[in-house]
Amino acid sequence: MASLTATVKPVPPFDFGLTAGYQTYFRSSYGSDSLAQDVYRRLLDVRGKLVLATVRSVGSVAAPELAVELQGGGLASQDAALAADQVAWILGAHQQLTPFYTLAQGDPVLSAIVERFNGLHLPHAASVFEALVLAILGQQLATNVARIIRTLLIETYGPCQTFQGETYYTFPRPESLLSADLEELQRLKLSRRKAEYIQGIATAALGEPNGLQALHQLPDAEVVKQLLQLRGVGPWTAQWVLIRALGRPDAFPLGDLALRRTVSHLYFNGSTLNDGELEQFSRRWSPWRTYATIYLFTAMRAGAR
DNA sequence: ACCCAGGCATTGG
DNA sequence: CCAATGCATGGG
Repeated sequence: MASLTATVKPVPPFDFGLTAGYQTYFRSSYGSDSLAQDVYRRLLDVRGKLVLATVRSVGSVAAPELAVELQGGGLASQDAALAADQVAWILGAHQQLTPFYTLAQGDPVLSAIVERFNGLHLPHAASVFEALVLAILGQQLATNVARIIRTLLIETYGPCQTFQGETYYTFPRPESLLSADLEELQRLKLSRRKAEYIQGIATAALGEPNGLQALHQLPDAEVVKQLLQLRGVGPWTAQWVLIRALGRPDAFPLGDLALRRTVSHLYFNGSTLNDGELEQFSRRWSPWRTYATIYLFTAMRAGAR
């Protein structure tokens, strides 16, 4: 089993524990991702080869540096380079937070939050397919219920490999989910409708020259227009894909119940806003509404209810 | 036994 | 064009 190392230098400020923790939902294991003893691990699917990435921080928030160990059968140096790029993408290492922090200075609520979570980058899904499936799976479900179903899906259909006695999974490939029976997916506690949606997404991922990854080339409005063609994808999911899969900085998931609650609580003393009012209010954070959303969610998860 | 939770599609007015 | 409803599960 070959093992290679690589270095990733994120754009400061970058808080490794906070960012990897966001990705694993501050749990030791979350589907294909794990974080324990300051070590983040993820099994990657690099052009069909399974590569385990083990990531440690060897720098600081102000001068960040990540040591990435890559293991896999028949691992060539170009595979390792691709894998390291995937790690950088997943951890949002290239994001420039400073302009957003500057904007946040003018917002008393947000300025306190960005100070508290200084260096939190927004993790990305490895693919548009993964982000879409996870978003649909989680629609309208409590996050802990969604986590159970997500884990079932990954451990049932995801490619896996064992390293040093530990088994790791990566996200299922579209082919695997497409060839599953609807009844089989329903046994994983998906509704029949969501099972159908997910197979539709898998079909889209396998189509075209580049499938859903082609969305990376399009502007936000065009991405949303195309995503809304897919059954199971509404405005909330489309915005979530802009955020989690495409790294667009100014998306805003209107209709998100938790977001509405958080904004109502933090800015309006609990009186609830409707979507129109929330959309209007969110303009104060443009062109960084994605980051505002993520930081507000993080504050909420940390207990700002 | 309810009701709700980080939505969406369908249906009926 | 807006309002109501079914869908899945698990926790309160």
